[in-house]
Amino acid sequence: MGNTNNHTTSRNCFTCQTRGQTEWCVLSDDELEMVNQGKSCREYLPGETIFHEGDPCGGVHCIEHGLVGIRKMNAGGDEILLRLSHPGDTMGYRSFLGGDAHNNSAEAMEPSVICSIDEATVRKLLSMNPSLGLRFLRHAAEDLNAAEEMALQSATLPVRARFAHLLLVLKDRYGQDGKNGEMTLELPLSRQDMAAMIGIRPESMSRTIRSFEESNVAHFSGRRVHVPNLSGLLDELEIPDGL
Amino acid sequence: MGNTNNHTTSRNCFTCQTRGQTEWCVLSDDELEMVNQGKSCREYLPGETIFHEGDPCGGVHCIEHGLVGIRKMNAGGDEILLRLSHPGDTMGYRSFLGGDAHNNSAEAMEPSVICSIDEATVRKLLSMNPSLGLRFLRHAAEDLNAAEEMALQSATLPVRARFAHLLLVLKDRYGQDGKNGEMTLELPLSRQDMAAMIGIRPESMSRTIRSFEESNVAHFSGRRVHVPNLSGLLDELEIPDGL
DNA sequence: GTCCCTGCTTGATTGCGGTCAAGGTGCTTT
DNA sequence: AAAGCACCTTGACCGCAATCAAGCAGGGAC
Repeated sequence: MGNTNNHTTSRNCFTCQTRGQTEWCVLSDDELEMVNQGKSCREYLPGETIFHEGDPCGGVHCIEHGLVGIRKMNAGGDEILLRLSHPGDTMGYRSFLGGDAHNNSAEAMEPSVICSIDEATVRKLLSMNPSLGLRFLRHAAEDLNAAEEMALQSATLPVRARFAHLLLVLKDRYGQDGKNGEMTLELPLSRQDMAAMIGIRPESMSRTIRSFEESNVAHFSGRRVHVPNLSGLLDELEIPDGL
Repeated sequence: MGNTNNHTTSRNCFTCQTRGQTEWCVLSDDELEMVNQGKSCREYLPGETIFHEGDPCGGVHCIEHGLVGIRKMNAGGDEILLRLSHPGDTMGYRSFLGGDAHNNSAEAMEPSVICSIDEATVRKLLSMNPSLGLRFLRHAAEDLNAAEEMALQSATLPVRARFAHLLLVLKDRYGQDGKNGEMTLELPLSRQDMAAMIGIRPESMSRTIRSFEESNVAHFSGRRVHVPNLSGLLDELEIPDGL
């Protein structure tokens, strides 16, 4: 805020704040310079689409700043929000590797700066520096974990439990612990996006929130969530009756 | 059948029939010889567990022969069948890379021969031959695709559509096309395993099957499925009313 | 100001799939 | 042959979440 705006400006990878946390941190200075040359950066406003499901995939996209939602929809038009991607995350590397079209879409959820690195450059880097591939592999492994966990949950747990789980996951990045198990969240998501994350309708999200209010599990005002006692949330995960 | 049985015999990677289709096909002869030394093989009977969720992960497992189901269960004891793994597939590479415990379990669904390759050998190979890592990366990418697809479906589609989709997926490997859109499947799965693949109860699977019979979408006898017309199956995918 | 639009909430109703309970079938064991 | 045991099917019932419909709250355009 209060800063000058850069549109389509060329950013510098060497001074990129997220560099230490990304897969690209394994690159040498020479290699990083290649990225610098081969990339193009752009700003996106909330709601703008970075790539669509089905688009040809001509490279990978690295988030310098902001927040991006990865969405996927089925033939009937129903959409779910698969995950959130943060500064330092690289998107689209998977379709890129398989040579496929994108199989999900990416949309800016906050004002974001995205650097796109073209295909030739990435291929060259992958062959030059094997560590880069291993870094991507580890990243893919984590995503796979999360996706399988999600599949399990939406198949077996009721909505209350799934929502409690979501809040606990979001806590890692957006939560702030208080004393005595208190916790406060400042979410980057609208209600309907939360609904899309656990695969339910906005109406059901609304009812679940009210239900959490009534049982004093969590209190919601706007995008701020207050959890009086973490153990209350944890209890929700184990509802499916005493095994 | 009618063959001699090998228990814990040492198999030879050079003559392994699946070699051409695996990630290991990128290895040189010297490297393959390392695998040969560093591995140990075992037979498993149907129902036997190869590794459990939570087990420490001391290497990777390669399927030489047979069929393996990858399962995952939640705290309440509900279990889903995430995917089937076939000869040539390597299992457990993901937990291996992250240094985590296994986060799902693997169980033989047919008599199977599994070769386990110890940690030190795999790490050495990964650093010697960068292509190996990229192969695993591509494999992970495919699994991720499937997992996200599954998450989307179980969140948005009714049981009939999910089951139809499952049959269509199984068609690729177990189906045989006839004339006029006819199709026959010889499934390797029990009904309850099919139920576990789409995250429903056996009773619901039973009812869905009957419903398919009644509407002449597919006919089931034991593990054999006959589909009189593929388009009937395809129609099921688009139920969620005309958008 | 009014209008419109999007996001959110609430209520009434429905129906899908889970649960519980009771058989049936085929295979192995003894 | 009888018993035991998976696996599967069927019926009756119920509850959760989707659906349909209406209304509210906030924000921007004009």
